[in-house]
Amino acid sequence: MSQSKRAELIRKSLLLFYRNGFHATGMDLVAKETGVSKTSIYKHFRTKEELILAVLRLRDENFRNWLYRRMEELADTPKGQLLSMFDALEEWFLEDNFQGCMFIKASAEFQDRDHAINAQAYAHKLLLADHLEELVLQAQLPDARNLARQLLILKEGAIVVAAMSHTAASAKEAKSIAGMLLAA
Amino acid sequence: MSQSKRAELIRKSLLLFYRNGFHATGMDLVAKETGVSKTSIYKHFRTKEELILAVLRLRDENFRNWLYRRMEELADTPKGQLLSMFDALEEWFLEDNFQGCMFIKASAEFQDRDHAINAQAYAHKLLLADHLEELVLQAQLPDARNLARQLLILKEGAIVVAAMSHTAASAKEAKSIAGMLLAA
DNA sequence: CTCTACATTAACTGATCTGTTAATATTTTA
DNA sequence: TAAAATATTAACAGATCAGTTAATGTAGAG
Repeated sequence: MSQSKRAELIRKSLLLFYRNGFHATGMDLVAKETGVSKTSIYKHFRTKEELILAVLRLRDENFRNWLYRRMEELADTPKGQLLSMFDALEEWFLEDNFQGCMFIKASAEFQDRDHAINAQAYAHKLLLADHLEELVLQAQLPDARNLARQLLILKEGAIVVAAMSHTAASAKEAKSIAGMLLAA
Repeated sequence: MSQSKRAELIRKSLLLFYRNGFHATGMDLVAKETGVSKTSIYKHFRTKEELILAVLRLRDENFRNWLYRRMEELADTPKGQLLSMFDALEEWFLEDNFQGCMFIKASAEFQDRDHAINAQAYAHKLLLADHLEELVLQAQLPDARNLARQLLILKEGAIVVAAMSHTAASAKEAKSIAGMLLAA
């Protein structure tokens, strides 16, 4: 399988898992929708779990790249970028195919903390927290670690509420809290 | 089936779904673990979905009752009760069997907004938001609706971070934000 | 005690699950 | 062009999925 076909398989699998859930999406459907035969899929991924892990790796890369870039585009100071994270989130919430955070959902479906999928989902959140902490440090705000964690709580809360309410209002509501936090 | 056996069935099913997830928990396992034959289960619940809905009704009742009572026990002013919600959450996070919010997980596994399970999960969050708004009003704080939604965002964010990180720290982190919100 | 109503067991649908096997293309390389 | 490596199809495991059927057991009421 060529590199590009493999990438396409992962990309299309991502959409299926994101839309339908992990357990609810069978490998027969993956084969049918990606156009790659099940035999070929299992030649490159030993198990469904390995395919899911590859999907999560792609999602992690895509999402963080997009978010970090968007934050930089929307503001040019570290503090401004932290605030504009919520503007970027709002754009995401307003997308037609917004279905919540794939990592929260992966963690919800694979709850065993020893499970590779659970661990990888959490790793994504740790990378986000690290990035936020770095920006907080650049903004020369006190208590960087704690502040970064608080911003992460706001982000996750806004995502969950947006996904469950099918509205984007939580982005602005979280942003105004973040404004208070960063002003202090 | 007696009323008590039916309640026991729902109670035990709740634990199974909470621990293993909805799709990942088969009805054969439910029958085995509850000690109620599959035939009997299907005499009282036409589908697995109806059983899940009954489980979510129980969870909604149990969880909100517990949370509201605990908030009242921990503080005697409306503002104090809003703050102590996060102390109650911390107690929950520290329980051995804490596995995140069942409604967030139900919403994640049944994403279709027209699905009864998704609607019921969201209804739980609306009831919580209403209760928070009422307390905010009693505390005579301005912008009650908006403030209640912000507190809900903090609550959901704290739960997600606690579940994914397997720690309870997010409770205090969220509480300190809530303290700022309510002081303003 | 007998009839009735309900509960239970266990086997059984037919579909779907993850993953495999064997034979048949198709492509890549020499 | 010939040989080697890879991809495909399609059928097949064996398990499990939600849900049903039919026969058996067991209770309470008359």
